[in-house]
Amino acid sequence: MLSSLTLTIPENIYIKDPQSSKLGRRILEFSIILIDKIGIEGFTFKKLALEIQSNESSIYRYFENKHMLMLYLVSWYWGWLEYKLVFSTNNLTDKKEVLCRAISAITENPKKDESFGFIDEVALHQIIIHEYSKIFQTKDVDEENQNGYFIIYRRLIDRLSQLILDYNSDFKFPKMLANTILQGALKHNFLNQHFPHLTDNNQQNCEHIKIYFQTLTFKLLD
Amino acid sequence: MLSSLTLTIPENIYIKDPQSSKLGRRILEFSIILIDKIGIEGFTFKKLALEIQSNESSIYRYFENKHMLMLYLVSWYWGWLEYKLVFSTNNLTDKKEVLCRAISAITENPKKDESFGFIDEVALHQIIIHEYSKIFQTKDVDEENQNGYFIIYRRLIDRLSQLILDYNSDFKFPKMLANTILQGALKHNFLNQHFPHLTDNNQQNCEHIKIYFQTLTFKLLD
DNA sequence: ACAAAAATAAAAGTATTACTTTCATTTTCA
DNA sequence: TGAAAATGAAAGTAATACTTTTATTTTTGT
Repeated sequence: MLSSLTLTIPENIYIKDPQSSKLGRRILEFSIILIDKIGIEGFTFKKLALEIQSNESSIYRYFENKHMLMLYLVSWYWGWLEYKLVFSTNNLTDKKEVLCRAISAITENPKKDESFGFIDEVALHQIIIHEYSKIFQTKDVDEENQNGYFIIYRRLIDRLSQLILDYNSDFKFPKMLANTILQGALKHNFLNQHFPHLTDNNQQNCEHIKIYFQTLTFKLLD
Repeated sequence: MLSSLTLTIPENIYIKDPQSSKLGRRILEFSIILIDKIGIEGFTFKKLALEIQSNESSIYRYFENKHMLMLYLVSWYWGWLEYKLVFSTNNLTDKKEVLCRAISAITENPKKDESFGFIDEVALHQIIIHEYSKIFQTKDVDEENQNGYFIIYRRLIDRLSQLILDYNSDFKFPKMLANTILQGALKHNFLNQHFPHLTDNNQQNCEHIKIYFQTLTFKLLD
């Protein structure tokens, strides 16, 4: 992966661009580690400030509140998935292979060493698995959607559903299937970690999630 | 529906059984209406007390906190779905029809008039659509799972995955498919309400969700 | 019908959270 | 080097999520 690449996040999500300063990057880097450790409920800007030897009020100069910080991290994650999807299907012509690899890119878990700058993707992936629903399941969804906070997710759905249509243009539910794969992969990771008896997994890894969604997709489309 | 039926909720979820007293039933009835109106984040026992002309401290004698109340409501919802599922497939012999109707029971939205006692199922369904993830996506999942708080959901998954296996005993992912249907139906309802451009729906109702999951299931299993 | 027990209500108190404000200090960079 | 911008320290505020105490009402057994 190209470590000099930067993902662009909608401007109105932050007050000051955290990728533009050292403190900002420390906020991103350590908020991921801290939220992964103690969960979004227990996480406060005060604790984060302590962790990075900075100050509560300084963090508030980057993000309005922890919800906006989470929105930033979630957008970053979707942007990163989009990048992985595009990168892994680039230059391929066979439509089945493209779709198959796209599903792999989405459902495979990040590895420790494929780090993208100062972001710990493994920890971020864990955060998304555990917290992503809370981000849009609020009373303010509609307003936040109007503000364009979820635009990267939308782009990802559009892209994946287009690959689905490229493969089978008669299929009636391309966007629903795209959502099923993207959100389902996260959900099944969660089940795998906390409710193993609610899954059909008998190995340690999450290979079965990839297989499941590939099987489902091609059974549906073929 | 039999209006004298009562759903049994695990005892350790509540301090005092809310179905056992008038105040308790008012707590359930109006918490559903209030949470639906203002969302779980804005909901407090103080506001609920005001609504039902009772007192904050009295509500705390029924539930330890609002999280436990939500756990109660979610359990009630899963229990109710289980009841609908069993009721709608009772006495049928054809396995395809059983599975098909089971999916209908799960993915069809409740109607105003099929009220079960003092519970407003339409409002409860809305709450579940908007809040159900928050209930188990916490740092305490594992502990709460140990306490048996999610037992009704487990029973529902077991039941649905058994119907899937009854129809096709070779299928390798019955539990994952059961989860996909149950949680996916809720998720797609949410998308339909707040992100219509992320769905493939061109009508007002949610028929397409049922059709989608039935198509998906039988394409996978046939 | 009545006393004891249980349930409920009212009010006040506490610790924490999620910020905001003000002002001082440090860093940046033109 | 000096002005502007960024950061830090500390104190303040309103709301939340409870807990506690005490008073009042309701229920229940006899």
